[in-house]
Amino acid sequence: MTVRRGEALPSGPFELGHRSLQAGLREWVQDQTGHPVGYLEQLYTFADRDRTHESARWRAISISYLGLVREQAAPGAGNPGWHGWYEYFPWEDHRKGRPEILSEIADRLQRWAEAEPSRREYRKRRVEFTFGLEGAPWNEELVLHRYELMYEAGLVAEAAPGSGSAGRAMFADHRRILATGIARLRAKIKYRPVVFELMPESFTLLQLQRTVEALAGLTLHKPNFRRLIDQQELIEETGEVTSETGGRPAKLFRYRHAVLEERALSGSKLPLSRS
Amino acid sequence: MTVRRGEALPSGPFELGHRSLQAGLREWVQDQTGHPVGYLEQLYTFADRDRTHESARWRAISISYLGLVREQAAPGAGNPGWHGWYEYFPWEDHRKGRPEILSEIADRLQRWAEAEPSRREYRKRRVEFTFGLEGAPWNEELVLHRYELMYEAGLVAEAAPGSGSAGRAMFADHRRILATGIARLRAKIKYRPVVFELMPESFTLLQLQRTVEALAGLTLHKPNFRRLIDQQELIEETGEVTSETGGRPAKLFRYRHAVLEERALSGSKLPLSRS
DNA sequence: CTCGATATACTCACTTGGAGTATAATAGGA
DNA sequence: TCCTATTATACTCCAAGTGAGTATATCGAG
Repeated sequence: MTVRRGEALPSGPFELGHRSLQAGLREWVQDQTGHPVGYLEQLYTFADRDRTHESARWRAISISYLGLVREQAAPGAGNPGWHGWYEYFPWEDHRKGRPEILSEIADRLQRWAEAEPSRREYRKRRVEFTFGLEGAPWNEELVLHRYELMYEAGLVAEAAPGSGSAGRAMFADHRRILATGIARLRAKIKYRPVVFELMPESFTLLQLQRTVEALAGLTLHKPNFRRLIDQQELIEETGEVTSETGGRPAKLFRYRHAVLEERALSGSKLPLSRS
Repeated sequence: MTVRRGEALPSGPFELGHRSLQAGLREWVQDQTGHPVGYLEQLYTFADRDRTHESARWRAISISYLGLVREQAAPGAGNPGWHGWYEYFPWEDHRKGRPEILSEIADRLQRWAEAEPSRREYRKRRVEFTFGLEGAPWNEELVLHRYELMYEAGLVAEAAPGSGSAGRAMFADHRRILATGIARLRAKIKYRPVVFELMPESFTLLQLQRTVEALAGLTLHKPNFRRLIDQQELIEETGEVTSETGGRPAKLFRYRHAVLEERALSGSKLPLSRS
């Protein structure tokens, strides 16, 4: 959920009137986007000089949060609007196989690695590991590592305006914050039932799977996904079915609001499929 | 590593002269404890009104970090000294079985749960889950949850001065920050090779195991621990042995500074032993 | 030389997780 | 009416991972 036509994330100053950081944040997001925020989790606090204004008189400290809401129309004040995050990170979407843009990125990164003789080997291995090249597996959690590496190599507009850049840029370091959020969320869905913060009241198993796939940027193995889900006993049938999905009607499920949200998805990983 | 005779964590204000949050922190810790800090990781940013000064004129924002160093004598300015963290959290050390103090804590928590009729069931389940009662397994990562629950129930001196309290208290909310750090570290050792930040140049496998056990507050299964370690290929033999351990001399190992620190301990959990 | 203590190596059974296949129920078109 | 495409649901298989136990090796002390 963005403001300024997709150029920035909702944000605002922390003021004395705010009861807490979270409370202040909720107010700002509500004002700017018209959305009440449900799930909220602190991400990271930035205060690097080079990432903010160059003034020597004051210093911005940015405290970033990850929030989850259900999609809905949003008549807020700041020109809010929904944007899929792969618009900003097209190389992160592997649901339809390896995206083509990755080849170009890999080429440019490898040229960048070759460019400095002294750190060549280190850079090359870092590129290969981070982007899953040369037989290394693609690790969907390294979103921030990949962005930072591309920033270093001057492949994103925030670092090198004008140069042929990958993905849509954002205001200031908002894209970096977004990368942090995606990375955190991709890691978290593996051991905490946060997906349900994004789901409507009732849903089919495939809808749930498609949501997880959208987050992870990967396709999952259907039978194993189902096995995993009902092992956890986190959802229950509503008793109703829907035929809106085409084909055989699907059972509808709802989230069993677990007594303890802290309850972990005991050591479960995602059931990936390599195909 | 504490200052003020074990009553506080090293801390200091962030100033305009500091290049970054991390750089400022390093300076402060070095000054107060005489220690250079190696590994550093941001923990959490607090700005709750009730946890800081009650003034309406200004507001403290505390940005906490987790740092790891190797033990050594420390002639710093702030009366620095080493303290085992189980001095502050005696209920967290399960290396010699369930600590006795847990029975008392459990009793008092259960009385607290019973005290409020409307939320009784919820509180009881929360206590059982968080402290591993009534057949629920002990989850060593819930350090912060346990501390917060005890805070709520008035079992720690920070919340209720004078009342029979468990563990040694600290200045302001420093014990809460420490709990956050322990929780983070206990979670992290399972998928990142951070233990080696605490180890000397060369060490035996049992020394490594004892270190992990001290962090996790649990005993590990020796053969499985060794199997896990050499699967990861993170360490290599130095070629030397030591007989300082008593019994058969043990081989010495060193950490193979992996080309990429980001390299995960691919999905490894700790080899726990239930005995 | 025996015993206690520590170090190291191997085996076994059970669970988990990736992958594939089979069957059921609907809509739409030949 | 029947066939087919499409989606939903259920079951099996196998290899790798993991908890647990046992056996052997090498030192010091008495």
